Amino acid sequence: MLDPVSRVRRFNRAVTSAVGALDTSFLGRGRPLGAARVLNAIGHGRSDVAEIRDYLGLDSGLMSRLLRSLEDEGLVETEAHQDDGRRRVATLTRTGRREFAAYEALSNAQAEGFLAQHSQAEALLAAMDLIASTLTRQRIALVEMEPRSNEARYCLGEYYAELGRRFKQGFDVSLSRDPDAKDMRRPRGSFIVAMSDTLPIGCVGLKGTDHGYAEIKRLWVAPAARGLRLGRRLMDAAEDAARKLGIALLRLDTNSALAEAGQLYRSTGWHEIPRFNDDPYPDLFFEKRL
Amino acid sequence: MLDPVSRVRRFNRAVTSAVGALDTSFLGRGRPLGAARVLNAIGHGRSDVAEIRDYLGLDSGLMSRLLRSLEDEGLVETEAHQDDGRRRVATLTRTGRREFAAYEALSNAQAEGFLAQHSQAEALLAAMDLIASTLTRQRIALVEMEPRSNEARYCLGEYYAELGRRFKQGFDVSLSRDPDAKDMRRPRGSFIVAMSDTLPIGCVGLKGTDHGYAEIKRLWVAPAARGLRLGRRLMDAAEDAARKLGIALLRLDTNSALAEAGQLYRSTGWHEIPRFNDDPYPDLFFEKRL
DNA sequence: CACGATACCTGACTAAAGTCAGGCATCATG
DNA sequence: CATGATGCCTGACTTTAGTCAGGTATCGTG
Repeated sequence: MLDPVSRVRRFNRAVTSAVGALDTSFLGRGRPLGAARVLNAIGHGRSDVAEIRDYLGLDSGLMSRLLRSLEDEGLVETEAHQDDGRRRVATLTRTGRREFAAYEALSNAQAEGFLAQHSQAEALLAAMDLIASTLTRQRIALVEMEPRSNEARYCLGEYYAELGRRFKQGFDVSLSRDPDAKDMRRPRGSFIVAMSDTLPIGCVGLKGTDHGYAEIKRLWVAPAARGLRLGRRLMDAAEDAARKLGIALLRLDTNSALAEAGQLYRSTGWHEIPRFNDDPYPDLFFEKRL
Repeated sequence: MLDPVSRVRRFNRAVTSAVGALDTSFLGRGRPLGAARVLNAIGHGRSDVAEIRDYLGLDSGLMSRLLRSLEDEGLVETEAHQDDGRRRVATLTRTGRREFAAYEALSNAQAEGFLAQHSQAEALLAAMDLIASTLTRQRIALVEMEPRSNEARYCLGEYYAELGRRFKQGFDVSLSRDPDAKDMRRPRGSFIVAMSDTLPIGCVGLKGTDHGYAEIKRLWVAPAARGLRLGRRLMDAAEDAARKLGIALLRLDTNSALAEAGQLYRSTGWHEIPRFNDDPYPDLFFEKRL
């Protein structure tokens, strides 16, 4: 009764029998599912028709008809794309925005209702994050981002908080060598964020220096995304970025308290070198030639 | 981007867009979803036509047609109910059982594949258990069971294992006063298991004594079911059982390391009393008059 | 500016799911 | 044993989703 497979299948049963209950917000407003999905996709900022079609996995003919029906309802308007007259762009009308808001309210109410069932909401949320990340694993996108963007700053904040928890002496950014944003921006470096849907779940920085090498900084993977080998993917992406920038030598520093990171480095071609900076936190130093 | 509601909604999106992927076993054998669901319901032991209809939420006309199509395929046979000629009972033919086994194999393979995606399967499973329990919360059944049943023994095993982890000195059943099974069986006592679907997720024992009171023993809630206020439900059920057996006074012993249990007792009408036994593990003793 | 590629649209079709009214045995009850 | 209720079945219908083969306007390229 308790082998892993039957546990997974129990979860599947629970979820499939509850998908209705999980998110019936697409129903309940007298509109077929397909049309509701398109309306909500537009409401969430997807305007390009091809993009919506792709996101929802719809046939081009079907997509066309769904758009027409939303237009007939007066919820959506389409116009030609600015740069390319073949492409079409859909936007919500005023009525459409109202209708979208109604869907959002329904969906939020439902989510709150679900959370209220449980007295330890944080544990429930963590479990949901973990499963969502696993399910959408194929769709985790590594995106180069401005190091001062909201997403990047969120990741860094979580990263610092985690160091604070894991280092015996805590962690104070101001004591560490906080990399300058411009060193993690082209052409000197790069900053890459792993996005699952709209949620940042990991990051890595490539920091240019003037000493003939670049440094890997701020490698972080959200707790809910651990086990998906995302750290490795982020490192690969950082190395790719370095190659593209013509960087031949990489260095990084880390702390032996972060065991899984050290293990990752060792297993991917990095080798330990002597200390190469005076940052107080790291006690392990690595190098890799590309 | 990180408020609880949007995390729940992210989970919903991930799950709904993956339900297909979660369990496509219903597809892939060249049979429409409806027919496959009926076949699998019968395979899982639901034979009464009305029961299947109810379980799957089908219209009686549609159900009839689906059954006919399965009969035409030679997978299912129906006959009149023994006691009521109006009702019909469906059973799988030999071919039907083979086909059902194929669906089961697909479903198992898919579950295994999903687990393989993740390098920390245990964390993933724990998260799935937690969510499945929350989703099926309304359907958690408290069932009086034989204390030597598989379900009861599984719960007790988990309970002892948890005590071993939480007591500094560990836990050895043989040193504790292990209640005799016959004391937790009518008419002297009771043993109640909380079942979610087919999974035991909690238990409590009511142990009769010859000293004018009964004891509450072995209150346990699976980690995946914590936060659902199941401990309270189990205690209520145990007290109900005691009342029905004419027991007017309850006692229990516990350990201060189990803080949440102590809190539960204090908040539900129990009050602390002096030690009433010489068991080495407990250090807190409670009594409640019914 | 010819030409193939691209983005979207339309018409014609199918499959699946579901609804509804009515019909026929069978059952429980007075 | 007449009568209404129950359980299932059948026929006729609708809605939704989806497929596929063209068709038209626009784009990028030589």
